[in-house]
Amino acid sequence: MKESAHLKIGELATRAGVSVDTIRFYESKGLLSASRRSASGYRLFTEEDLTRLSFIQRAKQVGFTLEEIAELLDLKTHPDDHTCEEVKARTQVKIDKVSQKLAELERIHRSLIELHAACSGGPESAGHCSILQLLESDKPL
Amino acid sequence: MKESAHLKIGELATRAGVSVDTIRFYESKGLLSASRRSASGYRLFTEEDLTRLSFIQRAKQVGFTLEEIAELLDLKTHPDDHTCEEVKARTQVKIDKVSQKLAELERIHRSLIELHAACSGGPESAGHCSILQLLESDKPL
DNA sequence: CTTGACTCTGGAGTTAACTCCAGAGTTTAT
DNA sequence: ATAAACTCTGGAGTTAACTCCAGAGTCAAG
Repeated sequence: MKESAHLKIGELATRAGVSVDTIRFYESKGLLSASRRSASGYRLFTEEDLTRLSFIQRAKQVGFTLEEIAELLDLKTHPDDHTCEEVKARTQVKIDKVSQKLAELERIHRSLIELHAACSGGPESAGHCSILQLLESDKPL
Repeated sequence: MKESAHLKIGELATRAGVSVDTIRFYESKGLLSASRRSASGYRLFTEEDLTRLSFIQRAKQVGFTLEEIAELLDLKTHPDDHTCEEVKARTQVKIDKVSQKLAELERIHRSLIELHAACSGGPESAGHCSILQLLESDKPL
């Protein structure tokens, strides 16, 4: 097993591609917390925090709020505080939400693909192809 | 061809499930615009604006900003201002972005499904199942 | 042992996306 | 024909998610 040294906030920020302010902000919101502090009070993070940060970035990208992300992460952070029953119920709620987002994204994806295909790509006006026409013809809203 | 009566802002808002303020706000941002005004200056919308509004809602849900949504809608609003070439290039950029979001969502979806399945659902502690464990074991970040 | 880069806390400032007035005109139901 | 409900504009206020700053302590290199 490899022993990863603790990371200071600047190193974690660089590796995760976020600012140190963002990390402190996430900490204040309970999305993240330094496993320990150095003698002089510096936050010390682990590789797991890096995973956590990239999860946060990805979840944000697909439209989750920090509060929702905190709920997702909480399933890990304090697993002993929850029963399996509760986790199962809460994950189901999230699964439904993600499924809905997936359906919406797939619909937008299809429309864009169709629009892309409908367009000849030539130098003429694009007056004949449009997203909304496709969305409109796609009855099931 | 069916002739749909014009909608006043309140009717449009109710049918789209948003507030009248939101509609005026979207108008100010160029995402929407009343096709015409009544003699007394009331905005008059059409069924198409309803489609437009629900497109905006769905795109927002999956993490697009209003600015990005405006770009998408612009492909329709002023199609004659763009060449097919340009539309093809711009849709490709959006398709790539949507594809990336889809991949991220699918990954989160899989993790949640696994977490849900791993959990017995009983009244015992859920200490043994967690999202991050699944994300971590899922090497390809 | 000092200088520059890094970290700390607490708080103010910013941007996006609304949301809520106020004051005035308009439409509709009774 | 008048009150209730709706609309208008312009502008202020709110929330989420940062971002920046001041003043002070810490660490690493020369």
